[in-house]
Amino acid sequence: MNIGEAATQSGLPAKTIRYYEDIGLLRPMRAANGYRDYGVADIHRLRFLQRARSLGFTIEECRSLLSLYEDEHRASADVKAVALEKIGEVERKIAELQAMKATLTKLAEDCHGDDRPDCPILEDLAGGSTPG
Amino acid sequence: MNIGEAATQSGLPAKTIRYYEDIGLLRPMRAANGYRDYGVADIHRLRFLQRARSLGFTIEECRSLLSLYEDEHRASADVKAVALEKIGEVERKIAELQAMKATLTKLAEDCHGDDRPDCPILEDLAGGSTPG
DNA sequence: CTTGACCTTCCAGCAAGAGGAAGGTTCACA
DNA sequence: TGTGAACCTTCCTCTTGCTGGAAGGTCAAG
Repeated sequence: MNIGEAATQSGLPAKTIRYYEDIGLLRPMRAANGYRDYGVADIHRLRFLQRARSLGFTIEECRSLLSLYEDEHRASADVKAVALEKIGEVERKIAELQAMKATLTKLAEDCHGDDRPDCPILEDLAGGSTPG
Repeated sequence: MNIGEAATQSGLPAKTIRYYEDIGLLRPMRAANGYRDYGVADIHRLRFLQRARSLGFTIEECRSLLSLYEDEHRASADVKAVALEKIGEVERKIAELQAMKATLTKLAEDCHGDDRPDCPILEDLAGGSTPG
């Protein structure tokens, strides 16, 4: 199967699929004309990558997950550890964004938002100094 | 004041300060020896940038905010609009991360996490196919 | 006079691709 | 048989927001 079809099947852009090959995440066959030729296993890999990336795993984490996936003797605990670590990261990011949101919301609430020039948002950003 | 002191005063690494100059966010004087020489206004700008970046504004947004900051005739409504737009973005990111977290949590809960090889996390990533 | 802490410029690289140029291949249709 | 569209190929640059390092200039202390 050509890369266009692989893209359709996996939900990844062809550009991304070539990139994944570039960085060694898969190694499809080549047809006689030089075109990449994807088999069912390749599509599995690509879908795996698509799903893992959409869940926030980095490329390197995907690489680890793929080798766990292919190791028939892995312990499920090893996979779970990766997932739990990622959950922790996601939680930290959420907390950070919520703090940002709270600050921005407070600033926006304090700003009258009309055509007058005085603005508490800018004043806060400037650290309390007067505008220049 | 030298860049090291400016870094201390602004809370930004010297590297970052040079980078901000590179992309035209400030233009400090130069001392006779060629060293950058920061004044009080430069420090204000740098603190403004530090604060705005920490609130999630992109560099380009910071550039806009700086020109609003320096325009004495700006309308506070213009600043508020930028803030509200950013709040929306932050909310969207939070929602996305929460969805990730929910999925990851469910997968981790389903995984017994012992030394057996069968793992619902990998099965989900693979899209329901059996491991290879 | 040397040592060490500064400072300078420039060059390379990170994630994770996106965009595009220049060219080869294949397939359908006239 | 030709031709045009729709594929495919490689290679190169760009993105965001810095960070690290190399090679070298400057300055203050001992």
